[in-house]
Amino acid sequence: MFQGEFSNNMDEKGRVSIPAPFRDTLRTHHTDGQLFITRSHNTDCLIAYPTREWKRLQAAVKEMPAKLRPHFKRAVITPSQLFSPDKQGRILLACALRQHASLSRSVHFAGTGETFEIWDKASWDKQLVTDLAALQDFELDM
Amino acid sequence: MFQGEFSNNMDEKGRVSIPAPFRDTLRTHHTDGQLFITRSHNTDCLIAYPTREWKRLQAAVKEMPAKLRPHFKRAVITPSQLFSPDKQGRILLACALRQHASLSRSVHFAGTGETFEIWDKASWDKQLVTDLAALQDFELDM
DNA sequence: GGTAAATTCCCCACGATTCCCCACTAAATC
DNA sequence: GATTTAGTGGGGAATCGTGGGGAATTTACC
Repeated sequence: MFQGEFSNNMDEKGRVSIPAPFRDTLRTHHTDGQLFITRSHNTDCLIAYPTREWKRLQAAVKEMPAKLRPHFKRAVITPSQLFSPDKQGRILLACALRQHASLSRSVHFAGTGETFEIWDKASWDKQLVTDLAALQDFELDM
Repeated sequence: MFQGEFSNNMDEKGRVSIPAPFRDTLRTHHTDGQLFITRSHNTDCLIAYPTREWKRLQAAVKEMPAKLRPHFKRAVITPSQLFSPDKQGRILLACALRQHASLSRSVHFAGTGETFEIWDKASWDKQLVTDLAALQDFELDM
C-alpha cells in the first residue's frame, strides 16, 4: 500500500527521488520493482502504477466506452514511461510528463493505495483548498 | 513494445532519427529490423509497422468488408514504404508520406504497443488537447 | 547519348543529454 | 554520540540527436 504524502526536490538535471516508503512497498509487494508513470486523464498530476496495477489499467481500457478509448490511449497509455529507479532511488521524467503536471522544483508524492500520484507542490496545495471547500457542508455518517 | 513519446527534428535533407528506445525494441524483438511506414487511414499521422505486424495488417485487409477493401488498399497499402534505418538510426520519408502527416521540422513519435505513430508535433499537441477535453468528465473504475 | 544538376546514401564529427557511480549532509535510529 | 539511512549534488563516461561533407546514384535537360 502506498500511503502518506512526501515532498522531494527535483535537481537541475530533472531527477527526483521516489520517497523511501514508496520504494519499500514497491520492493516488498511488487516483485519486479518496476513503475509505469503516466498522465492522469482528468487532473494535473502524474500517476505511478506498479506492473500489476498497470495491467489492470490496460484491462480497464478494454472495458471503457469505445468512443473514449482512442482518446485515452493517446493521452494516457502512449505517454507512459517505464522506470526502475536507479541506485539512489531516483527517476528522470520525460519532458512531456513533466509539463503535464507543471512540475518545477518541489515535487509532491501522494499515496493512493495501489498507486501513487506525482504533483507539483503548488498545484497540490491549490487542489487541496478546492477539496476542502467542496467538503465544507458535508457530514459524514458512519 | 513501443511505448513513450519522443520528439526529434527533421533536418534539411528530410532525415529524422527514430528514437533510440524504438530502435532497441526493433532490434531485439523484430529480427529483420525493417519498418513499413504508411498513412493512418483515420488520423493525420503515419504508422510504422515492423514486418510481423505488417503481415498481420495484410491479413486483416483480407478479412475486412469487401466494400472497403479497395479503398483501404489504395489509401494505406499502396503508399507504404519499407525502411531499414541507416547507421545513425535515421530514415528519409518520401514526400507523399511527409505531406499526409504535414510533417515539418518537429516530428513526434508515439509508441502504441506493437506499432508506433509519427506525428507532426503541432498536430499531436492539438490532438492531445482534444483528447484531454474528451476525458474531462470520465471516471475510470478499476 | 552525354552532360549537368539534384538527390540519396554513407561516413565522420560535434554538442547535449543521459546514465552510472561516488560523495556529502542532514535526519533518524540505536 | 556513533551508525545507518534518506535526500541531494556533482563528475565522468557513454549514448543520442543532429549537422555537414563527399561519393554514388538517379533525374533532368540539352
